[in-house]
Amino acid sequence: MPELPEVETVRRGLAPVMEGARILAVDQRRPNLRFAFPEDFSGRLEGATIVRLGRRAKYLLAELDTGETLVCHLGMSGSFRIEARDGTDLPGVFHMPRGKESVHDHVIFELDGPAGHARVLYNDPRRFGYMDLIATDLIDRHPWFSALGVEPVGNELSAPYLAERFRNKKAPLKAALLDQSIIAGLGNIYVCEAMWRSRLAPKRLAGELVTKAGAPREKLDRLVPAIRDVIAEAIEAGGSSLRDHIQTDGTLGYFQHRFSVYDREGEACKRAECDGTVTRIVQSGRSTFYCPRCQTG
DNA sequence: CCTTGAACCTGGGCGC
DNA sequence: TGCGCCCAGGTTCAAG
Repeated sequence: MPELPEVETVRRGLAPVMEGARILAVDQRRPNLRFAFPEDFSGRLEGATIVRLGRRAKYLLAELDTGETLVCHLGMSGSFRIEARDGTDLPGVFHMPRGKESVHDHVIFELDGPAGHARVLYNDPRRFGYMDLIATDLIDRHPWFSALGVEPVGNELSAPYLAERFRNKKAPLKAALLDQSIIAGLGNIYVCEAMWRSRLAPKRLAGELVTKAGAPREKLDRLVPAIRDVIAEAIEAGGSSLRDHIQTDGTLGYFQHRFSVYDREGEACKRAECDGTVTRIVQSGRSTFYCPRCQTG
């Protein structure tokens, strides 16, 4: 499911009930998701207090007062929802119909926090998500994190940085932008959208956005703000809600209505002066949506 | 290095 | 109504 804006939306929704909350109980309903849960998963969580709920790339990080951090990745179909004491869902973060049990509720956290008693449920039909407990001071050296690139929103993402990373790179731009070790948190939707915004061709080789001397070309200067803006706007909109993740209360996740190319195969290009048609191709086994008429840079 | 294809899973949509 | 096929927001691994 989730690219950075969706994970950030989940973080913001969970933070009010999780930050400062004590974990009363953890119901781990199966031995594994994508990977096996760590040894004594519930035992290491129960009794701990969540100091802070953070995010790095597409990872959710619940820092505990035990020196460990609960690390969650939502894979393709993972979601969290919050149930209040009376069993009804709170508005905010959920994708399931209100109050409905699911065989895909794999982990349930019982919390006692500033907002009172609440249950936080992790649901993941495809089980591509995963969780682990990692010593907080070792996270940066953990294999999942040590190679991650820069966050797309912030000062670290700059044309000179991308020029350095793209220089002499033979991979298509699409593949380079999905590479988490260059920019961390972009996924298929926002890569397509950023390339459309900057009028860049998905098949263009990443190295072609850089001069022989290693300086950013004008194409790269266009790309950087396109990435930053699309991610910032998507976070502002509460991310995108697709397919089984359609919001039921309409308060979150409406960026899908602002897609310019993603999932719009055969429809008209939205650029004012352009009469092109959005086309779908497959690159590295994944759909790329773009307008061949105006994305020629 | 780079690319492709497959693997991990379940479910929705579509054509017949 | 059912079946088979294709597709899906991610990551990782093998093989060419």
